[in-house]
Amino acid sequence: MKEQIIQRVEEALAHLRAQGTLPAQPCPPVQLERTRDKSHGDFATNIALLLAKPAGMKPRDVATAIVDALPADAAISKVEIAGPGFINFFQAGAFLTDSLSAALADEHLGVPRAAAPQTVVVDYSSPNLAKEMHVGHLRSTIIGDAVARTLEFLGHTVVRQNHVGDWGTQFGMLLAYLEEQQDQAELSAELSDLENFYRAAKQRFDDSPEFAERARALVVQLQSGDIHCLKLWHDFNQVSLRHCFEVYERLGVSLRPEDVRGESAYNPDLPYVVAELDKAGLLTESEGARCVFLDEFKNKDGEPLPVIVQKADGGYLYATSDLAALRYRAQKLGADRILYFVDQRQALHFQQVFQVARLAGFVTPKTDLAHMGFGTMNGPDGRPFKTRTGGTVKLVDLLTEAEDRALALVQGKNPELDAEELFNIARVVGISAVKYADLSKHRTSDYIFNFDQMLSFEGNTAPYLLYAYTRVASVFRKAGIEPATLDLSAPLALDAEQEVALATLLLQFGETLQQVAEKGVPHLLCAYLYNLAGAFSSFYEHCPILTAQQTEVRDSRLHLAWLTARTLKQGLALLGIATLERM
RNA sequence: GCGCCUGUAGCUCAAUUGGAUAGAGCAACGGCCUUCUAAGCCGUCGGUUGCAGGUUCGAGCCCUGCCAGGCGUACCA
Repeated sequence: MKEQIIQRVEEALAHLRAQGTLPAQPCPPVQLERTRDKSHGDFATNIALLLAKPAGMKPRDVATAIVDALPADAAISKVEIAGPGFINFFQAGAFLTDSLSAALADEHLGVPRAAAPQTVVVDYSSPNLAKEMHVGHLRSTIIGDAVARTLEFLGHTVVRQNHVGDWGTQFGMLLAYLEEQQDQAELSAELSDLENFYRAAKQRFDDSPEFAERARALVVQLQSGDIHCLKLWHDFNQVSLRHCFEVYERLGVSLRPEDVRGESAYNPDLPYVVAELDKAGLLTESEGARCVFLDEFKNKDGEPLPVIVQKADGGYLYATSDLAALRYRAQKLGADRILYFVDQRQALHFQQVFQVARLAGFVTPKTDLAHMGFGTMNGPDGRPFKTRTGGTVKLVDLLTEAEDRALALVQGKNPELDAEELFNIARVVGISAVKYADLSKHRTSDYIFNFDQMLSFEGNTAPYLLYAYTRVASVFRKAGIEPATLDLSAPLALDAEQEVALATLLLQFGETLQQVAEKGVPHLLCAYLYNLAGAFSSFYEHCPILTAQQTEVRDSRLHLAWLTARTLKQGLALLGIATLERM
């Protein structure tokens, strides 16, 4: 619809240019927006305001000229000029009902697939395997997952990359400790809680010089490919990854083992990366380290800031492995676009790495590289989320608390449910509340984590959306109607304002997903679903479905309800959130 | 020091990237259940968008200068 109106306006502009009413120079692209206020129609463009000055005309005169030159279109019922010179478009009722029927009959809910599908590499989650996943990993994991799912739904090829931290000096310490533990039973018990294991290893490292020495030796052995070391390292990582996948499983995150490609995978590439930088003439030696200096970045003394790719002792850094990863993703994975869902604090790092990768030719000039940074999750005091004693909060503990709180709430509201269903509902409500609370905030801003708020049934929360979905499910259950048996070709009748509002919103699913995919901001999808659920609740209160007088009205409303349910379910699925038939 | 980000209702968050009267939820107050789940709906109240200038038809958004906070800034990731 949007494209169609833009097309018509372009035609009018071309006509006016040919006529000499408007100057022949190219004009800015026509922007068409959904209006916030229904009295301004369904769509509005400000093009007349933009063209007034170059044309030497009053904005409203330009608008009038455009409207007069506008070709007829059955989808547009009315065009008005308003305010300083906005052109408002009202869509025809028939267009609305036709589009709805098309969406109803479409598995894909009327959402068009990308005309030019891309291969998009999405780098997300990427925990450090030396420790257990903590709350700091939540945002990357679920935001990245939601965007990956959305891109896939829109027809792109998504390659997930879980760039886990499985390499580095802290592994020497862990392996030394692993090696020391003779008692297998005790070992597996300790490994079941990686956080304790890490702490214990760190303790040994700090207390015993011999242990520290052994740890450092193991790092060297590991890097030189010692078999014994590699086995210890591999075993440790397997245990740690198992922890990660338990969390992914609970969270409903779509990452699979084959998506894991950790830092160590790029180890063999690192010397070549440095060699290629050298060949490209980008390398400078400074204070013993090999660096790339970029003019646009300065350090604290106003001197050029280096991107260090090889330390004075010969070791490599995370910039090096990120460069290797970029090269691999662009060249081996054939990425058109690479998205990094990594903490906002690494913004400078990514700017540098992207710049170096371009200069070195690791990626093509048109490879779209984007750091999708995000803010921090804070506690009630506005400071980074910590336990009462100041420690980091393990992700599993957070999820367990969410489920426990959800269980208490659901039990209170609906005590007659049997235990199995009760637990299932509590699980879905608890997990989705945590995920949704995060996803519904703008990616780049910090936010305050609050259990009571996210588990509330009021406002922009997961429980509210889940409840809206169960209301639709309940209608069909009550009526004994199997949605699959609905005659989707039956005509729709939209009379009540709540019906029109709901229908209009239902048709905006695709454009919402488009924006989520472009900007990597799932909160727009959340806002959309919240509006949709609200529009449905309003419709539900004001427009009786099953008890409607005429069968045409009843059928029409059932269709609206059915498309609402499917859209809610699909939208939540793209956020990685399951739905419930009852709660 | 330099760079990046943030500052919106008492609280938690939005605002279609420069559009029309800055919107939701919570909290407060008031209505609506013999009728599809009231875990809901409808309404009232609440604002000098940190401050001061500027740009233009039009600024929460862009520019300049302040104020307050956060983060980053050479061998950790």
